[in-house]
Amino acid sequence: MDEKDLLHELMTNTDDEIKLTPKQAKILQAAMEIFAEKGYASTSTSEIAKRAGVAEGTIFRHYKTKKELLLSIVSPMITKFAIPFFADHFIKEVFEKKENESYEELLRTIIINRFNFVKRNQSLLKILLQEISFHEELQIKFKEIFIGKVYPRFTKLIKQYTEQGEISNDFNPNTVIRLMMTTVIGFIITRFVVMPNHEWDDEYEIEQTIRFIRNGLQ
Amino acid sequence: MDEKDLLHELMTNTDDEIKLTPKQAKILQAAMEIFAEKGYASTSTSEIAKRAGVAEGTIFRHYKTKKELLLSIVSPMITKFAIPFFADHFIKEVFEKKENESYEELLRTIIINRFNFVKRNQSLLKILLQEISFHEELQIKFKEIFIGKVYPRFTKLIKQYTEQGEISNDFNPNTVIRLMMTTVIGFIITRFVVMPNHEWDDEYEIEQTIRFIRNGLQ
Amino acid sequence: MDEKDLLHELMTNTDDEIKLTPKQAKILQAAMEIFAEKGYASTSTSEIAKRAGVAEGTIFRHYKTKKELLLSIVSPMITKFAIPFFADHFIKEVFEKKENESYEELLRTIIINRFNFVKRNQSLLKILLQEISFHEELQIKFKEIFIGKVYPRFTKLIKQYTEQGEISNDFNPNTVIRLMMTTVIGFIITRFVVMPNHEWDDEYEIEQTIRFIRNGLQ
Amino acid sequence: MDEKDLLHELMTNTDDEIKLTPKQAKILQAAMEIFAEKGYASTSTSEIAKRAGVAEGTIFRHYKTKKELLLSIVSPMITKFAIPFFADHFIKEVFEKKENESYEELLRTIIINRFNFVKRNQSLLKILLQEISFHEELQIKFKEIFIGKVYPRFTKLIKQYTEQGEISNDFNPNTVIRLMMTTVIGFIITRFVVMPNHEWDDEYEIEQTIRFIRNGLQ
DNA sequence: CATGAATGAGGATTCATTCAT
DNA sequence: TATGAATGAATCCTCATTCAT
Repeated sequence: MDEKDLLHELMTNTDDEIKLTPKQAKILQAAMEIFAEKGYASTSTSEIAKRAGVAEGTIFRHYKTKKELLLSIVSPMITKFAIPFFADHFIKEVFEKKENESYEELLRTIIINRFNFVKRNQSLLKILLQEISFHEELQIKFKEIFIGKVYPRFTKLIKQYTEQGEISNDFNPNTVIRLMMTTVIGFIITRFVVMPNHEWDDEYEIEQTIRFIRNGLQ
Repeated sequence: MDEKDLLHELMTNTDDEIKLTPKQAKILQAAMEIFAEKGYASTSTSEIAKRAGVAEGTIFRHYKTKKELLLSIVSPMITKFAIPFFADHFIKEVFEKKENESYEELLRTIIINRFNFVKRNQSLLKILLQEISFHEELQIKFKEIFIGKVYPRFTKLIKQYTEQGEISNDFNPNTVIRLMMTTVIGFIITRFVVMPNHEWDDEYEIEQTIRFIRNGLQ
Repeated sequence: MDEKDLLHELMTNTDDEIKLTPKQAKILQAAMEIFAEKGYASTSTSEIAKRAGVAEGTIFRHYKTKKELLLSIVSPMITKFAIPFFADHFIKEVFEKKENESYEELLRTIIINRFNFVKRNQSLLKILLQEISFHEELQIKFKEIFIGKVYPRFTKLIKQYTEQGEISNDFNPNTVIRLMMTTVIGFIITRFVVMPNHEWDDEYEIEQTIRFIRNGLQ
Repeated sequence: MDEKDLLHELMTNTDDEIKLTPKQAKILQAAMEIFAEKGYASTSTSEIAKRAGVAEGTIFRHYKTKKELLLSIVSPMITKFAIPFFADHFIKEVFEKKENESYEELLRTIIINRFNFVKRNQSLLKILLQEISFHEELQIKFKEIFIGKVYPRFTKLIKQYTEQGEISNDFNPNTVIRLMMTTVIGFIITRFVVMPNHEWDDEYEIEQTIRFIRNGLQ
């Protein structure tokens, strides 16, 4: 699972969804690259067409507007990023190994899993971060996913681990979620967006991050 | 110190620096608001002029280009945000109370101080976060300040506290800095950018954040 | 040859070169007219678009900048005006009749030929004269053609006629060229630019001009 | 007479005309320079003000419009250039030496005199040539001077020399005037506008030009 | 008399989108 | 289906001119 980047995935999903045509794929790929480089508003459809090797009109045959093109790139990213946190079949897949895993092990699995996901989709993360402030549709989708699905599941988990004494009950569960998520997401953003060219010892940083969270919440 | 927002500060500096004219102030204020709302690239100079109540030409009399307007808004933000971390006279002002302060107390002072700074300059932070990816000038300034000034000072402090045993020496100092900063900045961004309308118990969150960092680094 | 004006020529070249589209032709025609009337700098692209009956954007689809539009109008004029003076196949065409023509006859052929050329391209000449001072590209092209191609050929001819005794060898060849050219070009400019509305007896003026040069150089 | 350039002359005329203030002189000087370099339409009043070292408003205190500034620079040029050809007291001054001068000597005096005039006022000539097509006021003034004053005088002179046999009466007097003027003016323009940087042997060229005209008209 | 900030109309150019082929 | 020429509104910016100081 998850060995392909999102775009590649979109192209080859054959379950019963519609495959992307090769031209569509090229358009999405080109748009993604340029959006990440210069931002949505500063990217012209003509530039996308040129990089994709299609006529400008072709873009609008597949996507009614430039904005629809953006959304069809970024929307799936929101879902896919959050899926392991709420979709049962994914959760099982991710966490299949042990039943009563320690929460440190859970944390490790999550971090490594999402780390690799972002590694494969760095451009998408950049675009998501940059554009979410300006497009209500993205904000709505984000809230739907996070508040509606991820958050309740997390709350349950946190409470469970608090009861088991692995997390200090001095902390409000919401605060725990906040601290965990900013630490994990902050790490990933630092690693892939802020300083992608720094020489990172990924394994080391991941382990220290886990330790920091584990100790921090005690 | 720091009771005014950056804009107000720029306008009233009277030491012997140049004050902003009222029109200039209105332009900056308007630009800041709209940039924060819709992003730099999606903001038109005519809209800025309208909101500022000046003619469009007036903007270009004060700022040669739209980009210069952006930079004159965002550049000071970078410096001002970082100043307490490197300018001696600020450091003394901020940390004057005790000589051999515990690092928890230091952390508290820093967080509260920067928390209040951002509280007064939320729009500027939004703009900075959104635009820094797209404007090399901002990246350069950022590196200059953070790598050149803040980072060395932090490294020294971290090493000192590590020697004193307050921070575990299992951690690489760079990793310590990373974990501290993402936690603090992550908190501030969550508080003011991601969920500004959530009902926050600021004092509580600050204390828990401090505790999280203190424990996390042990 | 040369019965069409330059614009018409550009439009109908079918050898295997690219034809101008009708819209492009209309744009060129309109631009040429207005540039000649009011000068390049005082002509707005919106006015050109209006006269050409196209949208303003259409101009920029065909010519990246206003200046490129100017150059694509004026540049060919430089070459075409000078071509009979250096391109062998033109020279033959122009001077085919007699082998050892007297230089008076040569002069007559040249004057009549260029006279008719300018008659068909009066606007272009006006634009060329007005704009060449301000656009380096035109000056470079001009030097390339005149110094590189026309001048050497002329020098050879002059020397030849001087040896044959038809031109006094009291004159420096450069001075001969200068006197001939200012007289011919001066006539053409007076005829078509300075006083185009005067009632001219063209044949008479041409003959007198030839006589003036012939006698003048003896 | 005529040792100063036009501008200097305008500044110091004290007969009973109004002197230019120093600021006015600086404005005229600056305007003249930049108009010659880049053309009237491409010159901004702010640039003139900067080069003149005055405020932009000051220009408009002295010249109601930018165009008035142009005219006050170029208009006198037309008159001054033509004056020796029609103003009695100048004619006497110029031609004082001999009563029944040969027309070759007359030609020499005129050419040298106007040559030196233009030498001192090259920028003005450039501006005049470039702008006369676009400003009716200049054309009117030109016609007034040339058709009204210079032309009749010239006609008389030509007729006189034709009667004396110095000019062949095969030539129509108008044609004679045309040939003489294009040769003289063509020389001056070539010398000062087309190839000002060429190494000229002025005396030689003047003598050859005179010879060319004298022989040409026989 | 001189200044220069302010104006707003107008300029060249870009761009998302449409539509005939 | 794919194209790309055409569009015209919108953009950033310039500039001659005005006017309060």
